[in-house]
Amino acid sequence: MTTSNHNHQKCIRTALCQAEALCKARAQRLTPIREQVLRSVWSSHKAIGAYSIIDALAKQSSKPPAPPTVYRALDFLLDNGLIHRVNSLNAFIGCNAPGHQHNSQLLICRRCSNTTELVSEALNSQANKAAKQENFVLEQTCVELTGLCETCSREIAHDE
Amino acid sequence: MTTSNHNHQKCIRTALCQAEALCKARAQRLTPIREQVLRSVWSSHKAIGAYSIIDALAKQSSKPPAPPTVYRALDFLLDNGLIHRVNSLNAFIGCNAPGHQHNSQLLICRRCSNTTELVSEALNSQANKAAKQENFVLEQTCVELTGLCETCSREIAHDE
DNA sequence: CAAATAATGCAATATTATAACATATCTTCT
DNA sequence: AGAAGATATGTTATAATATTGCATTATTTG
Repeated sequence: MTTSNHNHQKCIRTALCQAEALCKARAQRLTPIREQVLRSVWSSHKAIGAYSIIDALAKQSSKPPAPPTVYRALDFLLDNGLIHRVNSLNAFIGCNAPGHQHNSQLLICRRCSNTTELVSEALNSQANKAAKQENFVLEQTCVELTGLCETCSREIAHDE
Repeated sequence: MTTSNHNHQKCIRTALCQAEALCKARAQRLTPIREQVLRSVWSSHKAIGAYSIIDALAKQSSKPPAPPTVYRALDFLLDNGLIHRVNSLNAFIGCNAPGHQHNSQLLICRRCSNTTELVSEALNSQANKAAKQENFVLEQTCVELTGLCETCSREIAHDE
C-alpha cells in the first residue's frame, strides 16, 4: 500500500468518481472546495491533518483557505462517509468504500504512516458482543491498530 | 458505573495503592505532582482533559501548574500503564488493571461521558487476526466504542 | 560530598479546532 | 425572470490541546 507500488492516480480517480456519484444520488453538492479537500485527502494513503490540507490548497491558489473553510469541507465529507477521521493522529483518510455503511478498522504504520482500511465482520461482531455484555448501546466504533506494515517490517528486518 | 451508585472513594484508593506498589516495584518515582494528576484522572469515571486537570490542580494550590508539568506527569502515567489516553476525546482515563499488559477496549457513553474499560480476549484475537491477514505487525490497539451506557439508554427511553 | 541523572519551573509557541457574523451562491416557488 | 429561503463560503478572532527549549531544583549514584 505504499504510494509507489501502485497506480495511485487510479485511486484518486475512483474516489472522486464515487464521491461525485454518491453526492448526486443524495442531492448533496460536491463543491469545488469540497472536491479539492477530498483530493488532498486522497493525495496519498497517509492520513493528512487539516492544516496540511490548508498548505496543499495554498499551493493551488493565491491565498490559503482559512481553517473553517477546510474544516467545513471535512465535516461534509465525514457526514457523507467519504472520509474517515483517524482519532489517534488527529488526521483524515479517504474512505475505501463510501456509500456502504460500515464499521471499519484502520491499520496504521508508525514508520511510513500508510493507513489501510479494512472491514472485519468478525471483529465487529466481537465489538457488538462486548457492548451487549455491558448493556451498552453501541453507536460508533473506532478501531485503530498501529504497528508496522508488511513493507516496513521487512525493511527494518533488513537493516539489522 | 455512574459515580453516584458506587463508593468512588474506594476506586480512588485502590488506584493510588496499585500505582504506589507498581512504581515501587519498578523503581519509578510517584512524585507529588504525578500522584495529584493521577488523583485528578481518577476523580470520576469520565475521561478528563489535560487542561481540566490543570484547573483541578489550580484549586489545590496557589498557582496553576504549567501545561508541561501536567503533560509530563501524564506521560509518566501513560508509560507506566496507570492511565489510558482516550484518542476520540483527547482525554485521559484511569487504568483498571495497571501492571498487567493488556489490550483493552473502552465503552464511552456520549450522554454521561462515563467510560468503562474492558478486556475482550475474543475481540483482541480478531484484531490480531485482521492484522495478520495483512501481514501487519500489530503493536498497539485503540478500540473506542461510543454509544449509550445502560443507565443513560434507560433514562432516554423514559423521556420519550 | 561531587557528579550524574531525573524531575520540575517557566516562557514561549506550535498545532488542532471552533465561534460568530458577514457575504455570496444556489434552489425553489411564483 | 425575480424574490425568498436555504446553503455554502469568506473573514476575523479565539478556544483548546500540546510541545520545545532552557533554567533550576531534587534525587540517586559512586
